[in-house]
Amino acid sequence: MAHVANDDPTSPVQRERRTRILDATIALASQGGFDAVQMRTVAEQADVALGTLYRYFPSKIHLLVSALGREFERADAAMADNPVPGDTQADRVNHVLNRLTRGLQDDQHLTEALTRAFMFADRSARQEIQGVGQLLVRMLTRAMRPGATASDEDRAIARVIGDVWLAALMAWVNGRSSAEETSAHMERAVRLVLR
Amino acid sequence: MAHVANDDPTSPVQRERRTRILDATIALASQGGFDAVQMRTVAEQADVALGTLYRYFPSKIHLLVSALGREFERADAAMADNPVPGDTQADRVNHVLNRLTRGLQDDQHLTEALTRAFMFADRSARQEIQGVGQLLVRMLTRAMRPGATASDEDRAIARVIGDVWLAALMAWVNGRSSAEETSAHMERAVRLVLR
DNA sequence: GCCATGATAGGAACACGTTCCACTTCGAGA
DNA sequence: TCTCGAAGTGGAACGTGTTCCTATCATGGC
Repeated sequence: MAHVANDDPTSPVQRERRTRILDATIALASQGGFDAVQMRTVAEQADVALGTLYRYFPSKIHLLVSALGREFERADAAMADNPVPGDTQADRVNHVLNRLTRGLQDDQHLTEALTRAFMFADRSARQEIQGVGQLLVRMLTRAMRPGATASDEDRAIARVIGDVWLAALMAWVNGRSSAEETSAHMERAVRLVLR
Repeated sequence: MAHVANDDPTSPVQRERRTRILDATIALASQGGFDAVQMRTVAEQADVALGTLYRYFPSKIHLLVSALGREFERADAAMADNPVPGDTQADRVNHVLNRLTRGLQDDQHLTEALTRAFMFADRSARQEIQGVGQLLVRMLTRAMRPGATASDEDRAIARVIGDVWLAALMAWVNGRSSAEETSAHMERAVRLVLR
């Protein structure tokens, strides 16, 4: 107990297990959405015992929100490399949102699984949810002020836009609005808030 | 089949059963939140067989979203009677939101149950969700333009505000923001959109 | 090399949403 | 009043998320 041999409590083997689990989650979600992500199936496909899966992710919701977090981290890293095109704040923010939206709308099942998990999550997944929210705000504020640090006001605006984006995504996933309506709604919201 | 004796397919007894079921749902939700609303318990408390409960509401989600709809209808009716106070659009909209928010924040368990059900709902509950969304938009547009009919632009703005409100409510329910932060975030969003 | 300890495997068991079935009750039309 | 179909009852059964238990395995310290 007193001797900590390693700062990082996870060994390479464990990191690789975690990756396998998240990969299996994404694959199953892409294939059949939220319902297809069954804990027994994830465990089997990741070649891991059910108990081990639960040791890594304490619930299905944690698992799916963590998967969403990994996807967002990838998107964030990809967008951090080259600057967002566009002349105005609204243009750049819309570009980021369109990129995120398109990436998701190409895979409706995956989107449905990740969105619903995010929406359904309760306090126990607070940390994971907060991580996803911060990534979203980070991507949006970077589009608003490339290269500069964002003010509190900027972050509040980004959060509003993120809220609307999530709601719009949910409406799309639930078949209440088409892809066109969704992006129109988003652009209108961005135009309203960023002016 | 050819003879329809009654426009309304539900008898008074059935309406009363439906009311009992929704009452039991609200009571259980107030008491212990989403998890406490168990279908067997609802059926028992409403003095109805489990199969009958499922005949009235095809899933727990439908049940809870319908309960939310009934609450919103009540709020809508209550607010339709006397005009919303406030000099500007933003003032009146904030008033409506505060009223809705306070009504919900007084009962955190109920809010958690209804919000999470609304968020988790899938396409099969599309109709119920849409009803709730329309009620929210109706309450907001009435605050924006008392006595007048709302334009498409008005409705789009109201929808944006409704989106942010739901997201803020979710953040509050999940313990990611305090009641004060929630209302501050809401007021800021309204100020951004309505100017 | 050997041991202690934590991680993993394998699988049974439990809870709750959901489905199904056999039977009963109710109410409208002949 | 009788009959018939729809609605309701009571309860068994099933699926999937979650928990738990025991045996096995791997690893770091002696």
